[in-house]
Formats: sequence, C-alpha cells, structure tokens
Amino acid sequence: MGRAPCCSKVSGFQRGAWTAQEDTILREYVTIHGEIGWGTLAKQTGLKRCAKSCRFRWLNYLRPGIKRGNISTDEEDLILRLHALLGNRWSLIAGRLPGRTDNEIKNYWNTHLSKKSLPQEKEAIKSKPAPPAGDCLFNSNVCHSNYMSPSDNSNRQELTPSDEEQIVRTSKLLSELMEEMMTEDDSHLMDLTMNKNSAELAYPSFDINNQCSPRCMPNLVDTQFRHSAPCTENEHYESLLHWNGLLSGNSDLLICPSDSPVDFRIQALDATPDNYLEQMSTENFTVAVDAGMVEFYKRAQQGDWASELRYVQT
DNA sequence: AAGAGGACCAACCGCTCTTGC
DNA sequence: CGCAAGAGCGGTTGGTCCTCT
Repeated sequence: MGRAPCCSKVSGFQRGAWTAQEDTILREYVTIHGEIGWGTLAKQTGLKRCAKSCRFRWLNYLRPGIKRGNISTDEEDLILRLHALLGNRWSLIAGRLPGRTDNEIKNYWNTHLSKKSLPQEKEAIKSKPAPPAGDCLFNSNVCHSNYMSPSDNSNRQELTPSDEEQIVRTSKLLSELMEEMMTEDDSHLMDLTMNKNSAELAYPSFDINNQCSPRCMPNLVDTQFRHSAPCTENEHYESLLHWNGLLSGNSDLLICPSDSPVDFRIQALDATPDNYLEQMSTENFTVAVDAGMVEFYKRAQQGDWASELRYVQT
C-alpha cells in the first residue's frame, strides 16, 4: 500500500488555478485516452500538473454533464436529507444528484447547509430523543415526531402533501442506496436475522406485478436494518432498537393500518440480546415502523404511489 | 473611499483502498 | 505475499470576491 507522491513535493509541477489552455490540453487527452492513466498524462502532454490535480480538474469541472452553481431547493433538500442519513459521505451523496460533484456538495454543505441543519437538529433533540442518524428510515421531523402505540391511534399525525412527498422521496432514496450498497457478502446476514424462506413467503420482496406493495415493506425494513447493522449479534440487536427509535426506553411499537390486506400489524418487541434472533426467525417476528411509514403503507395499499414504487425493482 | 472581516469555492493534502506485478 | 503505483475520498487551505462599517 504505497502512497502517491504529493504534487507539492514533486519538482516541476505547477499548482493553483487552471488556465484555459491547460483545460484544453486535459480535455483533449481524456477525449482520446479516456479517464485513465492520469500519471502518464503529464509526460505525454507536457502539462505541468500532477496526476491527482489532473484527475480532480477533470472530474469536478471538465467532465461532460457537470452542473455548476445554482443548487435548487429540491437539490438542497435532498442534500440535507442524505446528509442526515449518510453523514459526510460526499461521494455517495453526490451520486444521488446528477451532474453534481462531491467537492461541490461538500463546499455547499460547509458554506450553506451546515448552518441550516444545526437548528433543525437541535429542535429534533429537544422535542424527542431520535434514533441515531443513518439508523432511521425517515429523518424528517414528521416521521420522528409521532411514534404510535398499538393501543392508541389517536395521536396519529395528519400528513400534509409536503410530508407525503418527503416520505416518498426518502423511501425511494433509501431503496436506491440499499441496492447500491448490497453486496454478495451481505447474503449471509439474512440467515442471521430470520428464516429466509418463511420470511419470503410471508413478506415477498415484490408483489405479483413486480412492484413494491405494503406486503413488501417489512423486507425493506429488514434490508435497511441488515445493511446498517454492525457484525456482532449484540450490536445487531442494538442497531435494530436504535433504528426503530426504541432505545429511549419507550418500547411501544407501532401499528399498521387495520384494513391492511396482510396482517403485519406491529407487535410488541419482546426481544433481548439473548433471544432476539430466535424471535426474528419465527413467523411472528416483529417489525417496527414509525408513523410516517404506517402512512406510507396505507397510501401504497391504495395504489396511489404504485408508479413511485417501481424503483425498487430497477 | 478604503480597509477589515467574512463568505465562498477551487484546489491541495493526506490518508486508505485497489490493483497489478 | 509484499510492494508500488493508481484511484478515490474527506478534510483543509488559501486566494478572491463581497459586504459592512
């Protein structure tokens, strides 16, 4: 594992802002040779820039399709949401914003959004102990604000159209991320969490039309859980509880719509680190969701969002 | 009008991971 | 298996522009 020499320590390399002429040379080189061989670029073109500098300039400014400036409110919203979900994973965040680069998003965050996010985070902490960022499916305020008890639906929060939009977008985003992060090595985790066959029968990943339906949601829950979970069983368990916002001591779980075609009503999670694997492997295993997700099920069940859900398969 | 301070952002730095020999 | 080079990522720096006094 060697380390590439730093440009500043290699004599003859130029630093600082790129000139139009340098850009032209770089652009022509990449057009002919593709985005490879940054190290030989300087030798072949006479450009006095190190490999890293060339790569950076191309990826962030010269590459076709790069959007510069004017970050829209939608993009800003997405960045905030993704950052809450992923933290400073700028390249991952950038991957969800076509035409934007990790560097631009990082800069934008540091100069604009980091200030914006602070009051929101403080408010969230004040109003309710929230699950840790990255462990909760929904990070918007509406989703954190109302955990519903199985015995009491009276505190269900009415969702505004804007909230609904947020839920759809966040869910879509999460599924895309899950898919992106899924690797072959993850498959063994399925055995750790539950009996795969019985789970698939009870909660297929896709319905008959190859769309995600309310029946599928527990699988999405579990998928997200598995991918955000650490390796040890104890951590796995704690992650589950964290993810469902249960570590605050309130173990009341949530309930799905009673008119659901499939009974995946939420039951009390009566699991401990010692027995939760066993619980998860039975047909009565428990899935906890928050109010936003319940609303999501309901809407999806009505078929309103069918087109929004096709992403799960693609 | 001028200068001090802040905001912005392009670019660099240092590190880890991947790949090829 | 170990090493070196390349690639990629997130943190940081520093130059330029803008705003306020």
